This record gives sequence, structure tokens and C-alpha cells, in this order.
Amino acid sequence: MKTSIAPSFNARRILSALRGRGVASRADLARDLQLTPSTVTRLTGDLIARGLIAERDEPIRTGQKGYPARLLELAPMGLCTAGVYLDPDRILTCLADSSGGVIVSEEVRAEDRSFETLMTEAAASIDRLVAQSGLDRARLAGCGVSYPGQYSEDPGRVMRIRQFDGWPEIDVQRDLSPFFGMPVSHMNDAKAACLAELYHGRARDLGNFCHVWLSYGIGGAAVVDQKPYLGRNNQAAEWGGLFPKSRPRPSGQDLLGMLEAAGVAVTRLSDIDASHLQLPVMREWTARAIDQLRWLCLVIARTYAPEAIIFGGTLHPDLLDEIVDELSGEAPLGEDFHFAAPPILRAEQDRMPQLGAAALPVHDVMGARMRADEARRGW
Amino acid sequence: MKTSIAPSFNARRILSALRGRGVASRADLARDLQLTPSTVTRLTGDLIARGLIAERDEPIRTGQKGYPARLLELAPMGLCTAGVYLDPDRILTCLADSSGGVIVSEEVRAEDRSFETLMTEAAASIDRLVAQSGLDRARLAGCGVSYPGQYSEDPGRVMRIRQFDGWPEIDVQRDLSPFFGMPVSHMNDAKAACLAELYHGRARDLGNFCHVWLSYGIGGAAVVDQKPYLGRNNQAAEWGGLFPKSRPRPSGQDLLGMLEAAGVAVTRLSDIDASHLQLPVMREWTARAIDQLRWLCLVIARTYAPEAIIFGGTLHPDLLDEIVDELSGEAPLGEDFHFAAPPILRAEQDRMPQLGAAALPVHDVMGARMRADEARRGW
DNA sequence: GCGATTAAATTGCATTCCAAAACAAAACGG
DNA sequence: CCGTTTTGTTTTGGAATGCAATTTAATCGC
Repeated sequence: MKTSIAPSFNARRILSALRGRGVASRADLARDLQLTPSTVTRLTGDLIARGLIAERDEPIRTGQKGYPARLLELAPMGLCTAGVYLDPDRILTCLADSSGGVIVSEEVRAEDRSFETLMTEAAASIDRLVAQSGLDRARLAGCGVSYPGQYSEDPGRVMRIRQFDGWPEIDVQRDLSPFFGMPVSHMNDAKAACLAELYHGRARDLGNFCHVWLSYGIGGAAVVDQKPYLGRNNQAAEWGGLFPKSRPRPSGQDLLGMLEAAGVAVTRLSDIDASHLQLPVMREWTARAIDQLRWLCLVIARTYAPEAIIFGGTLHPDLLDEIVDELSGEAPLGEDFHFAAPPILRAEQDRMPQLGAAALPVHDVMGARMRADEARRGW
Repeated sequence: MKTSIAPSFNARRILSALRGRGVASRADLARDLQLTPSTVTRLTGDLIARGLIAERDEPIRTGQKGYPARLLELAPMGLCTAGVYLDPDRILTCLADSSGGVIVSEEVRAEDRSFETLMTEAAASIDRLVAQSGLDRARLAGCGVSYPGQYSEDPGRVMRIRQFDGWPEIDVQRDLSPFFGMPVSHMNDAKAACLAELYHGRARDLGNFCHVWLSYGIGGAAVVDQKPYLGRNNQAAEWGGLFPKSRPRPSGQDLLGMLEAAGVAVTRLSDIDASHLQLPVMREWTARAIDQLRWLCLVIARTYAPEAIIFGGTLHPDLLDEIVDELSGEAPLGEDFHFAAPPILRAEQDRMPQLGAAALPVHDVMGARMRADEARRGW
């Protein structure tokens, strides 16, 4: 057994396969991943010793000759992480296990939007959750932080964004880790939410898909080979850019604007409830948004040709359901489709946006992609 | 020294770095690739022994202290490949060296478009080129075959396309290799042309870029981490799908249609010459195509956020130059660009489309990405 | 019931590839 | 001329895997 936290490349491929399949025997894994049984035995032994996966004790009786397969699965509490999501007007936090189960969660209203205040409040909330859950703090692999907004230049190090004016230029490792006392990673809200789908939701078994995140803005992510493709300045898959801000667009902010103009007293997305959904102004917005999003799906299908397009966000769930129902219905996306257009699916893990943030450390530790230090060493 | 043809993962990273930089010392490579000097010495020794790279004999006098760096570069004749491009009405073939130099090339008119005829003619042409060049046939690492058209389902194995009705369903390895007597790979024409830019052209030093290929149709490719991203059914980056066939579109076929309607006697793209370029109908088509392609650039910038967008094709070179000049000029792609839009560049290697095909075996052997069999073995 | 058969999982050994560190070589500069 | 500096080489050891032989536990057929 090794002492390092990070599993090796093929060990992560095994974790990834188990996530996609649910359960699998060592022999299954060897076949699927083109590894030798001996390698699988060794790596899974490692992973079991570390508590990341577990062997089911029930013997399976398939009626088949030969040694009965012993099924492996992810150990739910094998990798616990913390997540912090900063809304414009609230802080959402949670602790999550490796199967995407939210152990505890909390919502905090922030006094002001200064960097210090928000991070101090968020860290205090995580501390409360740790105490409340009785979890050993050392078992937390890391804390993910996500919030809406575009990155500025020099991605990774700096993240000044418009929503939080007055914030200093931030180096994730240097400025955030001290608050939380564990490794911290950061991503834009939509791309973090996409990770929640990749690791715990609708995209568990997909390698290439696109995610559309409808919140105050229109965000998104494209996953290529189980890895978010970021592009220059992390601007890839920022679908919102396809809808000019000078014109009506399918964003939550646009919806709130229409509601306000119609005299409906709603200023936050979280204040929209079932009673609003049948208002004429709401129907009008929805119909228009669906048309625009159908066009977006066409564009995504033609550019990324993903295995699926997944819709999620902080809009009212019924609204998102309706949008997906319409888009996945009969109306064709466009002309000249010689192959079926990608299926359009509803996100499963957007009820708690902080879960996306909590998926970030999972991605760092378990992502089945090759990391820089491994490319260097050649594994 | 190893006997296998394929260099190891880090050896391919070295080849890739040399392609991007032109020349580099071992110490440069160690710094850039985060490898130890010892590893670089060993791997480059291997590559030199195999003739893939060479050491410049001139000592470089930089006026700097210390052991003078000995520069390495790709050996031009280190990896020779064959390329076959099937146009609707001709066969283009070539032999190319590893720096993208075309050693010899040929154009053949085909009797008919049957699979047998075309492949027999193509193979005969390659044989002639080998004889003509005096190259040892065993030095050819492989033959790439490309032609326009969409793939059918089951990518990789099957490739029935519309342009060549009546072709059987084809398994690349089983059905093509016998004709050429060496490893054969296949890709759609636009995606192969993109490889020519990646390995020999404008994108030598880029990791992520998009390619737009203007020929009879509108093809393209998206490269992610120096690897073409194909998507479901190899339909990714098929930009043509964004322009419905029922309406005017910026394709060569559309241009020929307009010319015919205007009474200009031109039926093939290769027949368009400088005298046609100033015709009013030509100006009309160009102006409209540029508008449409500007919109395409906006879509690409918003979806892939590539480091660059590269335009190439079999349209008249002057026409392509004009399109790129216009698109990279002052007119903005769209609203709300908080970062500079990606630069729009002219392809360097589209004069001979068969060079794209010839780049396919190069990609197979030298691509600095991890191959399946390496993930399996873990190196 | 019991050996034959079959498939899964394990173990020891060889191989491949790379890192670390010590070492050697060539130029510059006082 | 000799120390300094930078480049490149050699040696040793470690990490991860594949291969082949072996062990284990179930079913099948007599």
C-alpha cells in the first residue's frame, strides 16, 4: 500500500469505471480497461486498503461455472469533500460523500460581499457542518469553491469577476487554503455543476457531453474524455456569449427583468414558486427561451457532437423540466441531421449547487485523466 | 535501443516539442517538458539511433558560459509517409517527409468511382511515386487515405459515404491495407487537412485550435490537446451542419451553383482561376460568404474558445486569402467579448490536400497523446 | 458423492520506463 | 591557468505493469 493520497493513473481509471458501472468484478475491470487481472488485483487491493472502494460480501450466484466473481463498488464514505457555492445573495455549503450523497448542508446569508467576509463565513459554515456530522476533519479530501462569473486572464491563478467587485486578485492556493485549512480548488459555477453531473449525476457513464447551466446567467461546460475542456481563458462552452446581452436571452436575469416589467414582485430566482409559473408573462418568456435554447442545442450538436446535452440550473425545477421536455420532444433541432441529434437530458444534481463545488476535489483526486506530474513521469 | 516502431510517450512529447520549436537542446527539452536531463539524453539517443531526429553539428556560440548546447531537430527524412486524397473527380497522391515536405506528388483522373478502381489506381500511383523517388519502400511508415464526406455509424470500422455511392461497407484495416501493403489510416478530408496544419503548418505550436475547411462542402475539425476531437459519429466540428442546405451557404458547391446560374461555364473548383475572381457574381458570393463565416467564427469562439481559427480548403487560394483578411480585420465578431476573440489565420498546408492524408500516419506514430495500449500498460 | 471443468483471483518474476545523483566535458573570465 | 558555469552522460534504484504459473471456489456430468 502506498502512502500518497492520489491514486495512480490506472487506479483512477478503475474508480472511474466503477462510477460508471456501479459494481464490477475485478475480471470485468480487467476486460473493460484492458488491464491484466494481476494489475487489477494489486490496484484494487490498494484502493480497498485506502477505503476508496469496497468488496461486496454477498456471493453472487449466476449459475455459471468457475470461481464466483466478487463485486467491487465505490465505498460511499471513501472520499468526503466540502463544497462552497457563492450566490450573489447567499452562501451554500455542504459536506458530500464520494457517491454524491450530501451528508449535511447549510445556507447562510452574507452580511456583505467582501472577500474576507464571504470566505470567513463560508469557512465557519464548513466548521459547523464538520462538527454537526461528527466527521473526522482529516477525512475531508478538500474543499471546492464555485461562484458565477467569468474568469479574468491568467486562468487558475487569478479570478476577479464582475459579480464581486472590489475583490482582490486571488491566487487559489495562497489566498483560499488558509481559510479552510485543507486543499482548495475553484471553478466557475456552471463548470463545477457539470462536474456534479459527471461524478454523481446523469453523466456518470458518459465520456463526452455538454452541460447547459441556466441561472442568473447562461453558463455551461463541455466535457471531453471525462475532463472539462476549458479553452482559452476558460471561455469554452460559455454558451451565454451566443446570446447578446443587448437582446432578449434565455437567462434568469432576463426572466426577472420581464417579471419586473410586468409588475410581478420577484427579485431573486429562489423567490419564484409554482404560483408564478402559469402567469402569462412567464409563459411568454418560456416559449421564447425554448426557441432560443433549441437553437443552442443545434449549435452544440453541430460543434461538439456530444453524447448528450444536459440541462440544469437554479431556475425553478418545474421550469427546467418543461424546457427539457419540450427540447427532447418531436420538434427537430434543424435540417440535415443524418444521424440522430444528441439526447437532451435533465440534470440530476442541480438542486444543491454546492454539490458541484464539492465535486471539485473529487475530480482532483479521482479524475481518470492524466495529470501533469504523471505525464512527466510517463504514467 | 528498442525495436518497436512506436516511440514511448515521453519520446513522442520530445518529437512534439521539436516540431513546435524547430530546434532545441536537450537541456531546453528537459526544462520545457519537465523531464530530467538523463531521461532526455536516453530518449533522444534512441530517437537519433532510429533516425527520427538529428543533432546539428554546428556548435552554437551564444557568448554564454558553460558547455555549448547541441541543438536537436527533426530529421526531415526520419519518417516518410504516403498520402492519398480522393476528390470527386481525381486522385491526388504524394510521399511526404516528417517536416511536411512533399517529396513527390501525382494527380490521376479516375476511370470510374468504384471502390476497386479508385484504390487500385491510388495504390499504383503510390508505387510509381516510390519508384520515382528512389525511396526504400520499407521506410514508409504508413499510408493515409482521406476523402470528403460524412461517416456512417460505427466510426473507425465503417465508412460508407454519399459521394461514393455503391461502395461496400469498409473496414479500414481489412479492406484498405491489402491495396497498399503498409499500415493504412483513414480520416475525412477536412480532419486530415487539419492534421497537416497541426504537424506541418500554422498550428505546429498550438494545443487547441479549430480548423475550417472550405471545399465543395464546409468541413472542419477541432483539436483539443493536440488531438482531433471527433465527437459522436465523428460529427464534431462539422461546421457545414450549421448552414442548412436549403439556403445559401458558404460552400464551394453553392458557389458553383451561383456561377452556373450566372452563366459562367465552370463546373469544378479547380477550374476557377484569377479571371473569375472579379466577376460580379463572384463578388456577391464572397461578400455573403464572409458574413456567414464571420458568424461561424463567433460560434466557434463561443463554443470552443480555441487559441486560433485556421481557414483552408480547395477554393481558389486568392479567395481564401481574401476571406481570412476580411475576417481578421476590424469588424468585431459579435457583442460582449470580454477577451480578445481568437486570431483568424490562413492555413499554410492546403495547396496539396493529399499532404493531410500523409499526416495521418505521422499522427499515429508521433502524436504526443497517450495511446490506448499505453493506458493499458501504464507507461 | 466426486472428479473434471471452468472462471476468478493471486503471487513471483521479468521488463519497461523514468528519477536522482554523481560524474564528465566544454566554454568563459579573471 | 584555473575556477565557475552550463550542458550532457552514466549509474543505480524505484515504480508500475505484464506474463505465467498457481490457488480458489463454483458448476457439471457420471
